Amino acid sequence: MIKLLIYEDNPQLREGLTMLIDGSEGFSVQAAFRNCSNVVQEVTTYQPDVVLMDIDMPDVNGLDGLKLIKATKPDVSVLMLTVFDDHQNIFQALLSGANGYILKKTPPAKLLEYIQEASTGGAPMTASVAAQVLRMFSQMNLPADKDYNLSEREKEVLQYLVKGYSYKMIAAEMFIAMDTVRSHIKKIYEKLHVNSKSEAVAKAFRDKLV
Amino acid sequence: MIKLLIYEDNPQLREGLTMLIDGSEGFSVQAAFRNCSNVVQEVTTYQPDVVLMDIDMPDVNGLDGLKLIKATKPDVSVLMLTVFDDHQNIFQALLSGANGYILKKTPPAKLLEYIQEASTGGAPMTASVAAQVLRMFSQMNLPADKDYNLSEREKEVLQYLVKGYSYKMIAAEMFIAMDTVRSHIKKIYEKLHVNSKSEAVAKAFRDKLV
DNA sequence: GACTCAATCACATATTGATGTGGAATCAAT
DNA sequence: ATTGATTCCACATCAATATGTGATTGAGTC
Repeated sequence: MIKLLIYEDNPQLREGLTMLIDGSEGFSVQAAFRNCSNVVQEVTTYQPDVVLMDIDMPDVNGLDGLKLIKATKPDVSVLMLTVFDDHQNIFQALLSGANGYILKKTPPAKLLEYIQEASTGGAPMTASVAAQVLRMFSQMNLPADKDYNLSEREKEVLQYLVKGYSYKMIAAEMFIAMDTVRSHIKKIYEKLHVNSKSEAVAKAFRDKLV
Repeated sequence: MIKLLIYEDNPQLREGLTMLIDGSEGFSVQAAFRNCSNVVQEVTTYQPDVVLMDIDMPDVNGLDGLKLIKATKPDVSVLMLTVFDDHQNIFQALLSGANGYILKKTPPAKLLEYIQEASTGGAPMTASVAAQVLRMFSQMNLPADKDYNLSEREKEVLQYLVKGYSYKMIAAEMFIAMDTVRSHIKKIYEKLHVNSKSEAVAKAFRDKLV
């Protein structure tokens, strides 16, 4: 038996969901609320397996509700259930640890299936949402994986530069003469095609050499 | 009619998939190959809607195949179909722009449904994979959103520092005296709690001030 | 009106960084 | 055995940066 809590401000939809889910074999809706004002207490009291969470609610919205739940009981599976499938909301929800993100237009049969999935550790997502998630991923800043053929020693020096060490300090750290540090740095500049410390540091970050 | 290409080195599975899919209403398997050696040419020739791509194949593996396809025809939907659901492979595949990631143990009916989804721009994922994707998301390094109360002018100066401009150049760019640049920079150092240009640049990157 | 603060400029000085030129030892590969 | 890359050190010079102290203006606040 999967125990659920529902958060949804629209009375019709709240009732509808409750009836649908509670009326189905293996599902039990413990309670349904119109906002997240007492979400922490409610989750603690009812110990649900899955929470259906609307995003757009008065007072405390669904994203905050999600964060509150995850902060207190991270094992509760939270399914975001909303009409919006825009980037911003999806991203926020997933960053806050949502276990799934499905749209309200999802047909009842699918919805029950999704809840089932969520309760067993899955991550149900409406297809359009999943597609957006993947797009975010591939647009994520990749390691870039440039190389520049820096020698080991040169990489070391670069690390110190990034840390803001002066030539003198680097020399001390590496047990070599300051002039040697200089020549390493000169070589680094050549290889990175830059001509100042700041540019080298910037490039190190951009190309994930650090 | 959804046109497919299949890449799978195991002969039994390759034949099985081909029979299953090609035998289903609305699906047409154009060809099936045992590796990705000629993937670019094949995709160009057959113009498939969806590609089923195994990961672990001899010579050119599925991840490379995926990259090759996405480099030449990014609109082709590529479904990774594999026995592995480990972090590394999933991550690599999604970064390379995979349109879905499903496990070989997926039942036939689901598989067809997934292909259908993929062809219409969806992103089908096995539940366990979706869960991992979400976990990666919530573990992603957030912008951190520190502020440091830099004034507008100070932010400008910092941008130039990151670009590797000298004080003189910044002064010229901003139509102010070099001494003014200096005092801005001094203020920036105070606010960022650093005491050199390199550290300021590094901090700017770390805290996504750039 | 007094006060704060960001932004502006000035002068002085010490430290650090960049550039140039040159040499030398080690080691792997040809 | 020579070449090439890497690592190392030295001396010299000029440019850039850091630090300190101090001052003016204008916008906004109390």
